[in-house]
Amino acid sequence: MKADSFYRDVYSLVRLVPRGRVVSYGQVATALGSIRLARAVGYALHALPHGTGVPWHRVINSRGRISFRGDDLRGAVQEERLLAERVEFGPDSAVDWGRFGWDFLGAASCRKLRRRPKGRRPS
DNA sequence: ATAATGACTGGGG
DNA sequence: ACCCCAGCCATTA
Repeated sequence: MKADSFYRDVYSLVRLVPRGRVVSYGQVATALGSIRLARAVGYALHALPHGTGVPWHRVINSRGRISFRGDDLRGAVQEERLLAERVEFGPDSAVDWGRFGWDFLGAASCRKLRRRPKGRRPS
């Protein structure tokens, strides 16, 4: 990889997503400055090398579904990993944002304020 | 410098 | 819910 400043930011943010929670490309993009960066965020994750420890599988599309164009294999891997973290998929293969979604801004604020998004546990 | 390529999104049909 | 389309933008060729 070459110009990693953008990648680095994406990876840093994705690394913050806790186990059992998911975020959308758009959320990451917004945290980076603009929703318009969503597509670029996807590009960055696509370029993610192995063994980085970045929980890439916790990033899904705004519709709550795994977003792979054509590559079913990776999609299956992602779903496996999420299921392993107790993330549930509805009948339409979409996750419930209310239960598993994680809010970057809210989390950041809560962290600074030392508060927690109470009553927000899956299961 | 220009053109093509996505792990995207929101809006419309 | 599903499919399609026009914007978007960092990265590549």
